[in-house]
Amino acid sequence: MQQTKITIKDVAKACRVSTQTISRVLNNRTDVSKSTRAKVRAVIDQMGYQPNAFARGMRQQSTTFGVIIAGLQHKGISTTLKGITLEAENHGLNLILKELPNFETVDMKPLIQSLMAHQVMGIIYAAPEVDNNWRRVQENLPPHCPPMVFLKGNPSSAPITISIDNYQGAYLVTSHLIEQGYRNIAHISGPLNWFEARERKRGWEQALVDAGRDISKQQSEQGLWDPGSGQKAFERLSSNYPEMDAVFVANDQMALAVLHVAWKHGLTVPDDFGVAGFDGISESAFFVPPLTTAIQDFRGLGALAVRKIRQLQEPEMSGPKVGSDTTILTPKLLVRQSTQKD
Amino acid sequence: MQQTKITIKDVAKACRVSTQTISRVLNNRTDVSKSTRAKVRAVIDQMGYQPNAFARGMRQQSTTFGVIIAGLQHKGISTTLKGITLEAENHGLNLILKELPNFETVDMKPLIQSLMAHQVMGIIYAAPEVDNNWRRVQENLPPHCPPMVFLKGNPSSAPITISIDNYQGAYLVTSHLIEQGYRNIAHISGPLNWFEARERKRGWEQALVDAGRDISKQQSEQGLWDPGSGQKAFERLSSNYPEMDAVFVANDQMALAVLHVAWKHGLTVPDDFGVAGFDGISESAFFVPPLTTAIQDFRGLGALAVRKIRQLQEPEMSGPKVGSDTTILTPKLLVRQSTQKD
DNA sequence: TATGATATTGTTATCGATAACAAATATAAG
DNA sequence: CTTATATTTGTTATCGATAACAATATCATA
Repeated sequence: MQQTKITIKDVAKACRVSTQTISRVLNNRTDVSKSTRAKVRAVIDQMGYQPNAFARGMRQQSTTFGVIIAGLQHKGISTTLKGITLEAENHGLNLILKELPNFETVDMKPLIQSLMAHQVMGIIYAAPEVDNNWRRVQENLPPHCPPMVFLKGNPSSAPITISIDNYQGAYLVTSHLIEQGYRNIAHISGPLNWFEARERKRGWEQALVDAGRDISKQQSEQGLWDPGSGQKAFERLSSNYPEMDAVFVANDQMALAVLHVAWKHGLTVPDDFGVAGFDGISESAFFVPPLTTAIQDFRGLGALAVRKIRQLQEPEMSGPKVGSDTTILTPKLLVRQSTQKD
Repeated sequence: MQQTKITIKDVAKACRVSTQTISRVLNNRTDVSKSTRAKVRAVIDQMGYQPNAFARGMRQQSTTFGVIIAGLQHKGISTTLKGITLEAENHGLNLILKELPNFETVDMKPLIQSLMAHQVMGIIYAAPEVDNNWRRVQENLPPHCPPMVFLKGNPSSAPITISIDNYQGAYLVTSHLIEQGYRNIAHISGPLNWFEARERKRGWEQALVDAGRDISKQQSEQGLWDPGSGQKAFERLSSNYPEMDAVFVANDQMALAVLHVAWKHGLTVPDDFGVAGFDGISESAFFVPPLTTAIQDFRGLGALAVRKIRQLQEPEMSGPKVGSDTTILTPKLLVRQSTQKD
C-alpha cells in the first residue's frame, strides 16, 4: 500500500524535465517558462509531492527554532508558548519543543545538542530563573551553540533577554493598596529562589518604604505558587501578624486560596481586608470577589521572542555585538473589587 | 568568529580515520576496536561535534513526530501537551508543534505538508472536534499522509482515536447531584458544536432519565467555556427556570462564574443550591466553596498518544489493519463541598 | 543573415551521514 | 607455516534537494 515516498525525481520523470527545473518551480524562481511552470505545478499537486525537508535543510538556511520550557501546567508558561506558536506560524517557521522535567535541570547539553542536530536557527529559553540555573545553563552551553533568547529572568544575566518588569508591577499593586487606605500590608511571595518572586517582593518592599511605612513591621511569607501553599502561607500570616489588613499575593492562584480562607473565616473582602494578586489570569475576574491584579502580556512576550530570533538571523545583525540586548515589558495594574474599600 | 560547522569529516581528519569509522562509533556499533572508539569519543567531546540531523534523517527512520493543537490557553490542552512532551522526552523523540489559529481551521494541508516535509513518523491531532472539522480534516488529508492519532473527539469518526468518555463523566456527576437530593438540576453546556459539549449534555440527560426525572422540565443553556459566558448562561437559567436548585456545568471555569453569581445573589452553596463542574482543574479545590467536578487525566491522555505513535512505528503493526483503533479513558468523580448538602 | 543578449533547460558536484561492499589486519586451527 | 575465520578499517554509492556552471533555444537588431 504505502508505496515509497515521492521524490523530486519522480516528479521530474513525470514532467519529462530535469530535477533542477522542478527545484526551480519549487523555489519560485523566475527562469522557468510559464508553460513549464504550470505543468510542473499541476503534476506536483496531482502526485501530492512534498519536498523532503531533510534534503532541503542540508543546503538551505534553517527555518526551525527550538523552545525550551518548564512548567507547562502554569498559565503563564502555556500562554507564552501560545504567543510563540502563533508568531512562528505567521512567519512559516517550525518549532521544536522541549520541556524540562523540573526547574532544577541545568544540564541542557542533551537537549541543546538535539536541537543543534536539527540545525535550529536559535533557541528560546523560556524556563524561569530559579536558584542559579540560568548561570549554570550558560556556563554549560556546548560549543557552537546557536543564539539563545532568555525569557522570564534577570535582564542582565544573559546576553539576550526579554523580561517582564516584576518589580515595577509589584510596586504598582502595592502602591494601589496603600492608596486604598490599607495600613498593614503583608506579602505572600513565590518561592524566593525564583528570580520573579524576589523581584515582586522587592517591589512590595520599595513601595512601602517610599510611602514612609515602617518596613520592619511588615511581614511576608513564602508560598510555592500553588493555591495549597498560598493557603498555608496565609494561615501563618494570620497568626503571626494579626494587625494585617491587606495582602499582596505574588500570583493569582495563591490569591484565590487567600480569598477562600478569608471567606471561611467570615472576613469581608475588601472592607475588612484587601487582597491583590499578580498575573491577570482570566479566571481572576470571577473570583469572589473579583481580584485586583497586575496583568502580564505573556502572549506578547512569546511573540517578541520569536521576532528576536528572526532578527538574529538577519545579516546586518551579525555586526558588532553591543554587549547585552535587553527588552523589558511592564505589567499593567488591573483594579477590581477585592481592593476597593467602599 | 562563528567558524563553519563541524562535520563528521573534521572529526575523521582529527582522528586520522575514515568517516565511516566515526559513523560506527556514533551508532554504537560493535565492529570498532576499543582503542579507536575511545579516541574517537574523546575527539568528539573535545570538538563539541554534533551529527547533523538532516543528513542523518535522509538515511534513517525518523524520530520526530508532529502535534497539531488548538486552544493552548485552555488548561486541558496545555496539560495534554505536557503529557506529550514528557513522554517524548522519555523516549528521545522530537516534537514539532503546530497551533491552529482557531477551531474552525480545517485546511490542514499546509500544516501537514510542513510536517511531512520533516518526515514525521506520525501526527497527534489534539484539536477538539468542533462542528464537522474532523471529518473535513480527514477528507482533506494529502496523499501519503503519515499516520494520525486523534484526541478529544468521537471515538468512531477517525481510524485511530484516544478519547475521554465525556458522556460517562457527565453521567457520574449528574447522578451524584441526584443522590444528594437536588430536584431540579439544570445544565450549562459548552458550545454544542463541540463534540465534547454534546457528550456531556447527553450524559446529563441520560442520568436524569435513568433516575425517572421528567426530562422535558429540565433546562439547559449554552455557554462558550469561558467564565463570562457561564455567567450569562446562568443568569438566563435563573430567570427561565426559577425552580432550579442545582446546576451541572460543563467545565470548571464556567462553574466558577456560577459560584460567583450565586455569591452575589446571596445564595448559599451547597445548601440552597448545588454546583458541579467538569475537568478537575487544580484551582477548583479552592473555589468558594470547593467545587465538585469530574477529573480528567489529560496528562495520561498525552502520554498515551505518544505511545500509540511509537507503536505505529513498529513493524508488526503494519500487519492487517483491523478497522478503527480506539482507546477510551473515563473521568473520575471528585466530590467536594459545592454539592454536599449537609 | 549573422551576432550578441536574453530566456530557458540540463549536467555535475555537493551538503553530511550511512549502507553495502571491499580490503586489510589479526587470530586461531590444522 | 599455511589456510580459514574473525576483527577492524576503508571505499564507493546513495539519500533528496540545490548551487554553480554549461548548454541550448529564442529574439531583436545591425
